[in-house]
Amino acid sequence: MLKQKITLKHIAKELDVSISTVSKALKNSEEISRDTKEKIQAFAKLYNYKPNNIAISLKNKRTKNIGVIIPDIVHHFFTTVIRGIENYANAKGYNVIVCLSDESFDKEVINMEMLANGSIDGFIMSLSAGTEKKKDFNHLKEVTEQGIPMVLFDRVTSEINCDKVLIDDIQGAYVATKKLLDEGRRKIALLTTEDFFSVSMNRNKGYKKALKDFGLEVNPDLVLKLPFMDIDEAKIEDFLNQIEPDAILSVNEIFGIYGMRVVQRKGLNVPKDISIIGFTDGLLAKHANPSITSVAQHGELMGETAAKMLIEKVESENEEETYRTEILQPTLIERESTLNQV
Amino acid sequence: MLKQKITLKHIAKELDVSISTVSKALKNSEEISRDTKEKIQAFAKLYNYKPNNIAISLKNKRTKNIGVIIPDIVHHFFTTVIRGIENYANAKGYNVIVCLSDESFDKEVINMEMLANGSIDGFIMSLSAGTEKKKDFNHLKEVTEQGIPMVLFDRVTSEINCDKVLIDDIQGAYVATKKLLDEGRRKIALLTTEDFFSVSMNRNKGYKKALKDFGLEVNPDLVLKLPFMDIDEAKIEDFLNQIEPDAILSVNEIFGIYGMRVVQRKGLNVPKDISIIGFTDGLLAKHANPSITSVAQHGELMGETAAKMLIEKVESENEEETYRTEILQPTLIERESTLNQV
DNA sequence: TATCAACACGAAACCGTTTTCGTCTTTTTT
DNA sequence: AAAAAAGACGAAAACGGTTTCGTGTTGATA
Repeated sequence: MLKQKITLKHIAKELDVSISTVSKALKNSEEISRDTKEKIQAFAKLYNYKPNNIAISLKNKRTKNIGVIIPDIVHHFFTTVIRGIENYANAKGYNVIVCLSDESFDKEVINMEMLANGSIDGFIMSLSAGTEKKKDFNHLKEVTEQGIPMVLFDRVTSEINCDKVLIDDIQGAYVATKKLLDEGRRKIALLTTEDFFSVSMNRNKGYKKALKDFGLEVNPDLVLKLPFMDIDEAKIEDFLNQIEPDAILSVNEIFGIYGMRVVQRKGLNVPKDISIIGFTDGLLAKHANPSITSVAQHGELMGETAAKMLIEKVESENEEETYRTEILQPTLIERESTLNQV
Repeated sequence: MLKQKITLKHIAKELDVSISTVSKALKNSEEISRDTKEKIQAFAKLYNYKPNNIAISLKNKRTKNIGVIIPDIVHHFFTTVIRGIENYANAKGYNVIVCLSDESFDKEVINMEMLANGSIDGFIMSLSAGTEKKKDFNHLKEVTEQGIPMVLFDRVTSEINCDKVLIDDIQGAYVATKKLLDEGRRKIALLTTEDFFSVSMNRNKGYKKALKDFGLEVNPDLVLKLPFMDIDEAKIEDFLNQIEPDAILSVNEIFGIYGMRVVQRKGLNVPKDISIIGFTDGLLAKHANPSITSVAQHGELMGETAAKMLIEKVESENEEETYRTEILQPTLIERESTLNQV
């Protein structure tokens, strides 16, 4: 019933020529005569011959696959990055193998090992929370030492020498905070995560810098650090009830949504009584009511950039070890949760 | 600088034995003596030997990769399905290669061809809008005829004989509509997509069936068909202004969000004045204000089921062509956008 | 001591390509 | 007409493993 996949060997036997001749004929080699080429090509087309990718990979030591390891896929930002990677990679003839670390160090290691044994030509990845917490980067080190190209994005580490692409988180938080200050807000709450996330740390920095530049003291009471999973809405509520801020800056999308819910329940009007800005310009921010002003991280561009950097490395002949760090500029998308500038 | 990947050949040469001996020793074969095995295993561990996946794939004609082709990744439902697939597949030692068709027939074909030449052991896919519109399934037919296992999920077609997993969309819409009727709603607007989507058609059926079972006439004026991309909010607004429904059923998440926005802007209270139920229990519905009652499609379970069915086929010896269609039951998640049942 | 297992290992085929290097015709050159 | 040069093709190695089937050495058996 099933049409067996046809190989060079089959064609060779059927047409009574050698395998080498078939291979060359299909590549239109000058070595083979017109007649023979036409005969072979016609036969191949008829039987829908397609070379076996695995065999080619083995021969060329090139798989045309790129491995992507991300902490989570149910997260709009990562999802847009993947789309960017796919866009660029597919256009260049590469497949994308996606692995989820699920924020776990162990899964990240396992996934890397699965892929590092020939399955892929290079890695694009963002560190799991577990890895950032543990600060153990040996699996990355091993891979890069084997000469497998790697691009780190968003959640990166300075411990590893490789290409990186990230957004200017300090600047993003700075601009957002400044926007709130310019509106006249003075009591700006910061909803952030625990310290080990490189991105959160930078966003905290930007927040503080803006306050200082504005001549304001940084009040640690205005900062709430939340675990990134299993958000405790009551905790947010207590916090906001206690400090009664006139603005909220959130280092991600979801904390901002929760914050808005809490203050709306209290009867406050957003943005009249309180302004809200979140990081990550995702669907939640866009479709919330009121829609939330956000710092866009340009995930798709990030993905494309990462893929471009990786494929350049993969396809470059020279082994020179020079690594670039591309820093993307964030954009503040103004929506309904902040006061309109005039 | 870079540690070259070590192969059986290297070990063999270094330890002055044959490649076969090394291979057997590393598989703990009884053929090889204790001493030799220990020596070889120690050496392999020391130099961190890992077999090359590509070579093994070529030999075994098994890649341990499964190909997933979906229309869009920036879509919570597909994202949860991928997570489910990853979960199951990874546990079974499989990698997941994700390709995006971007709702385009051509891209779907290209992606399938890229993967069908040895890169994967089987496909899991959901049809692109382009394919459903064009009703051309030859690329699927070719692949299945080659004996490559395939599982279709959510957006399926009866034209192809293969395993399928979908949710009972008729039932989902039926239950949702019934819930609205039970609340006392009688003028239920349906926000749906153009007809060629198999899922939308079934949801429309469920909606109509519930109305009929309740003794109500189906009023075509209450149904708005929207293109699935580039949503025109003004169109929704006109529609809702004209018919002034007391409930809205949306075949997806986003139309529901838009609908709620429109009626809220009109000053209506959800759910006091109007109830809203949407399909696809995603983040938007969950975090909207009020949160939206939704028909959950259990994407993660769907992904796991699909992966399980596929891997069973891939690993089964017998070539019997029997195909199953697994139908998952949807669940109505009651939230704030509908009236509480007592 | 001749015979025969058991033991421990190696040679070689194979998976499906690509590619280098012959080799045998046929044609061109002198 | 002999030598050189194309022309057209095949053999074989290589990629990195697995596996079947020898084969040479031991020790036990008769």
